[in-house]
Amino acid sequence: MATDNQNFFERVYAVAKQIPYGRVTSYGAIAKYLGAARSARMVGWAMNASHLKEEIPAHRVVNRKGLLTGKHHFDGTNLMQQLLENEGVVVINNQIQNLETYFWDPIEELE
DNA sequence: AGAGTGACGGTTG
DNA sequence: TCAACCGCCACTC
Repeated sequence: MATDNQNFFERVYAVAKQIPYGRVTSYGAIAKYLGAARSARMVGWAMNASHLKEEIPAHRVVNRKGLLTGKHHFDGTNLMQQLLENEGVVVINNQIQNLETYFWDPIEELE
């Protein structure tokens, strides 16, 4: 194990932790920032393991359509939506409204 | 070794 | 935006 994949996990976590309050980003954006734009799935996969780390605001990470595809992985059924709404993000039917308004791109913000 | 799976994304129609 | 298809990479059986 101690391979690069572990490093990959840490990179994803590092970016996820930097997501500001009330902001959201997409798996592809993180993947691209990490230099693995073709592996957006790997970001989701890494996020799946992130549930072990409470410090990872995975609820702020959605797919490019702003759809809460990962809400199924949370404890409740609409926990993810509740968390986002709690941060001021309008979510209807598992979909973020005005996504571009809340969207946070690590490439532009961090770079 | 081969096949199936997945918190995705881009392209095409 | 939606539907369908493909590519991508790591994991599991």
